[in-house]
Amino acid sequence: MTTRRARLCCLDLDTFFVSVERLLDPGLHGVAVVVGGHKGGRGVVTSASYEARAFGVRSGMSIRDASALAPDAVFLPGHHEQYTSYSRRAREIVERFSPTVVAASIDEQYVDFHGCESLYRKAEDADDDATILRVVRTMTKTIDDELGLPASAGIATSKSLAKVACTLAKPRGVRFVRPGEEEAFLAPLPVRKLPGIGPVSEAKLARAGIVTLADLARAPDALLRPVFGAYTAGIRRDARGLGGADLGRERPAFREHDPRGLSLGSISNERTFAETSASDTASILCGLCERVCARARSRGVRAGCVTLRLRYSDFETITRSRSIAPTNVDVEVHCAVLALYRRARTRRLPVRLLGVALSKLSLEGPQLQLPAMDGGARRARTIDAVREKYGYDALHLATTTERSKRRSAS
DNA sequence: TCTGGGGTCCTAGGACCC
DNA sequence: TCTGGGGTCCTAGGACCC
Repeated sequence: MTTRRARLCCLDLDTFFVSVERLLDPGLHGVAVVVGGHKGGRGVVTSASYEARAFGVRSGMSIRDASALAPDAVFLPGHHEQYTSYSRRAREIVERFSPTVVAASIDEQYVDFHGCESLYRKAEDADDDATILRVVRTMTKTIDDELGLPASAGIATSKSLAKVACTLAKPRGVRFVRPGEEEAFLAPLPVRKLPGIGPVSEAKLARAGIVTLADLARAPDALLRPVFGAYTAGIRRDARGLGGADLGRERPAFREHDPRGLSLGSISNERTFAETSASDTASILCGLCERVCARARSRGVRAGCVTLRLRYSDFETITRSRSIAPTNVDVEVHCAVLALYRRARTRRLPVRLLGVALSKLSLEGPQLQLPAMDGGARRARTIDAVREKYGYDALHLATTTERSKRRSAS
């Protein structure tokens, strides 16, 4: 039997968006910063500095609530291109320390150090665990020194546990959970700390008297099955710190292509509106179709299924989807979306959100020469070429531009 | 916690085929 | 014509994550 070693590392950039904003504007250091929108405006908090958290601001909270809690905070809509760029640079640093890195999101990565001990061993290290701990500390310090981004890390025997350890290590901390100490480490924590348990499961568990991870680890299967379904066994393993040591797979958005032949994921775009003017829905849908199709073409995939998402002002949310002949051509997707919209829009209530998603993605295969394409595909490629040169908004389908004209006229 | 936007994965019912 | 069961795909909804 092989002994479990704590060699999986979860690395998370602390208050990532806020940290990047502080690099762009050093005057933001030491003050309460909230990223997600203008003060008092719509939207939700995507990142809050510790100074803002002191007032009770949390990510996911509406900007309006955050404005009430921390009226003197600096509110910023954010610079997403910058976040992407810094995320990539952080990853490049992590890859210097281990070849096995999986990005879980823009600010979170998992690193496998199995087999790296001899590479980094130093005489001063008490044992291999000490070696790995030292290397991870060096790694987070390098990210801070070179990019100016604070980071935290958790090191453990499983992915799930490394994640929990990382959360507890924040900010600017590194937490190492030794093999054998997993269950004791997790036992007193509230169930909500475990990845995969959200507010709904937390409430259901509480009703069954399950509050801590120790409770969860002991709970009979019959109690957990209705809450977690197929996840039951995995959740219980994770609650005892005995989860798997595999890193999971890279999110499709962070993958160049799909070497393992697994699902290519999905591509979606949605918009929530302040005021809902029904006359605009056609052009909004058109714009959404254009966007997802442009992304599909740039990723070299076609969609075999299109989904429309519609949310009424009372928050009732409806999805309608349809399988289609694989395509990434705007007009074909738009046509399917309009049919779905007619099916979905049964109530008179104002609409607050519209979304379009592409799924059942497949690789395009060898690129067709322009003359061999049909009209729609040819037009789409030409539009891509113009946008490549002059920017995304250089060209839109007629329905989309009419709306922006009307808006700028009013 | 009156709630954005990008995703992943699971469930469950019905259609359809053999 | 009726019956049953299994497999698979499609569709809609929902929980969760960052």
